[in-house]
Amino acid sequence: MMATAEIFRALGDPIRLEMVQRLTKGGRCTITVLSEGLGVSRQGARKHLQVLADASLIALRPQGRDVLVSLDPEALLQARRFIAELERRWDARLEALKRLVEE
Amino acid sequence: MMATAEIFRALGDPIRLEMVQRLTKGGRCTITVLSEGLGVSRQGARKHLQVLADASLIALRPQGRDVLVSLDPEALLQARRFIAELERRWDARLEALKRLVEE
DNA sequence: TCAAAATGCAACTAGGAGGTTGCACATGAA
DNA sequence: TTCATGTGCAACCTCCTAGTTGCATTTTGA
Repeated sequence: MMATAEIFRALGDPIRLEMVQRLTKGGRCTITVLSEGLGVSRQGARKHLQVLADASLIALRPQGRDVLVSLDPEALLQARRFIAELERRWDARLEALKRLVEE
Repeated sequence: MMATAEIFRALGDPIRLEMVQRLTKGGRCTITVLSEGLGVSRQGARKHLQVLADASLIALRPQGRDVLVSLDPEALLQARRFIAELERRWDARLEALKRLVEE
């Protein structure tokens, strides 16, 4: 799948969105901590984390008994840029239409 | 589902992403035109359009025999703002960490 | 008027997503 | 050592998604 679509897809779930939000607030933490209070089992949460990792939104780094989860802001940046580019093209189109009408 | 997650989810598919891109380039057009060259049937494409419409990314406006598809940039704006806010919080966290180290 | 075009609706299918549970395994702490 | 903790792996289930096809309906244009 197109990399950008995969990023959006990964963000397109309330649980995963919550996980990303927690990471922007609290920085890195373990899988277990990040999985608490989401309404799903640890294994369920783990699958969501894998989706985020596959989309490069997070990094999973084993450290001893734990696995540290950390945000990778690069994917967020890519998503934001993509949307900004869409908006830019849309605005340009509207401008062109406006000029056409005024002539 | 959280509205923002629904927007991301709608964008999280290569076909739907392509549709949105076409709309930012070409402005409004009919369902049939927008469904061409995507590798799926018209009905398949129609379902994708419904997903985009449910997320308020596009508007479907019947006009005579046709249905005009038009982009709703408000949902794009919402998505972009959401990501920007995540980035802002992430940066703030890094800054706080940095200050902590320097003290 | 009549045919073609654009669309809607419904039924059906295959596959993947999201969820669970159970168990094994490595690691850290008492 | 011993036991609790944090993870991983695998099997399984259910439901939604993405896709199809067939047919009916409305509108346009010749």
